[in-house]
Amino acid sequence: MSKPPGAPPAHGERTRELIVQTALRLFAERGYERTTMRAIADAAGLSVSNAYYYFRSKDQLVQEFYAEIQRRHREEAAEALGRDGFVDRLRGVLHAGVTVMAPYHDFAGSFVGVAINPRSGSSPFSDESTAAREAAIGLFRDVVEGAKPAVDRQVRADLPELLWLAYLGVTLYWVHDTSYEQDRTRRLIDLATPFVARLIRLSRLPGMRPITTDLLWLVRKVRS
Amino acid sequence: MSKPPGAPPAHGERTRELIVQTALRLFAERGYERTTMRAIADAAGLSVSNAYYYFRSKDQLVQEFYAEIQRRHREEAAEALGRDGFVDRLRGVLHAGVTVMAPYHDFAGSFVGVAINPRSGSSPFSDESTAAREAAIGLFRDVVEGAKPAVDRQVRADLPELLWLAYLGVTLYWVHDTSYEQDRTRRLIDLATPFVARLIRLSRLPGMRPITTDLLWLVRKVRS
DNA sequence: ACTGTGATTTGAACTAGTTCAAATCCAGGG
DNA sequence: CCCTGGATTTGAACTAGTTCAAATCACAGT
Repeated sequence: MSKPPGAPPAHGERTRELIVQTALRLFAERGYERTTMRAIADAAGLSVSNAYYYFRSKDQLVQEFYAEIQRRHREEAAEALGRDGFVDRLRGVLHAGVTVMAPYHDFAGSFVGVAINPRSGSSPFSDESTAAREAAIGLFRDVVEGAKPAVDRQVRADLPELLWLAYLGVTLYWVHDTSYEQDRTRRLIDLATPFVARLIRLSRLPGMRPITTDLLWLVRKVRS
Repeated sequence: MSKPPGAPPAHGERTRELIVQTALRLFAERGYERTTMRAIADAAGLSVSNAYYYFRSKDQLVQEFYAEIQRRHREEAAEALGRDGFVDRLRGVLHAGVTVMAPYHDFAGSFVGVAINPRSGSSPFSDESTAAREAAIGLFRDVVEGAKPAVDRQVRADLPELLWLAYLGVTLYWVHDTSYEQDRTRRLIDLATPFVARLIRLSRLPGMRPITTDLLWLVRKVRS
């Protein structure tokens, strides 16, 4: 799959990286649509068709973008994952996500439009992005597993994936959020996080058990 | 805004309608991407630039598509809205939506991709589609208002919008549903509908009141 | 140094959405 | 009938993503 770590990167590898970095910079500077493949190639100092030698399409550059964001998200979330309480951890991770995406807000809509398409390969549900998806869900697994006091065992297994789905929802909300510096999304996170925690706690109450069980059953049933 | 009803449609009006019908037919036949503006113009017997005289962009044809689907949805939902129970009404309306969208499933992803983009104007949240959105929410208002026994007053006001959001969620699920004839989406509807009803009923229990209130408060707060 | 081979690189061409300035059409007023 | 102004219609051109066949390069083996 990859070279022994520490080996100097092959020429092709460096060119590839150069293209990604150039693309990301231009995306942030002028947005997605207005960054043409020709502009990327020019800025990177090579020909358009050469860029296409490394990336099948412009969409695939978007996938690289996701991968990069993902890396930064984990980095930015590290601090929050050092805390104890479930709510603090979840809130921190969600805010970290919004923070790393912030520079791209103006045109993130184009990305989401690409990503939502089931055929696009950069869809978070597609086979191609299995790795990225696992990584993202892993982040929320960390949120759940590391919480003290521990999260109810009944929901622990399914919670990471549900939280990841919720995070996709937050992203969708964020994309449409036109408030100053996306403050509304920040507020949504602050308000919804303790609410989620409360629901989880509630699910333990005797009267709620059957409902929780049913919901989890529904989730599992519907997942495949 | 419009002519007196019954007046014979102007020439421009007929041309416009011809383009929409042709486009919809080709969309269903070959999908969105593979239906070129040139093909639409050819099939309708006019020049490409003439089509652009009536529609600012290909995206705008997608908006016409939504409007048409919306009309058919209401038509298809009529029967379900003749029933009494809330669950039956809601389930019927959701199934009706899936039914009218079915012929377009293979390439609906492209449409959703266009629609999810906040700038695109065909986003369900955009100003341009206020009318369509109101109509869609209206459908769910009918679901709620006409139910017997009546839905709890506490949630009645906000429920239509929430159900519409849930419907968008179902649509998203449907778009990604690769099961035969989208059976999984059908199942999701069948399973989730009574669950929603149960939650609403639960919200009346004394212990739940504060949570319900909080949730509705959150919804209102976050909406603007 | 020389050559064959696979990895890179490139210019030119193709496709499809979009724009534009120049016709063309058409109805109402003279 | 002719003229005029607005509504339609059009061919040609522009842009941007993508493809392709033909160089060019780099290096392993001779």
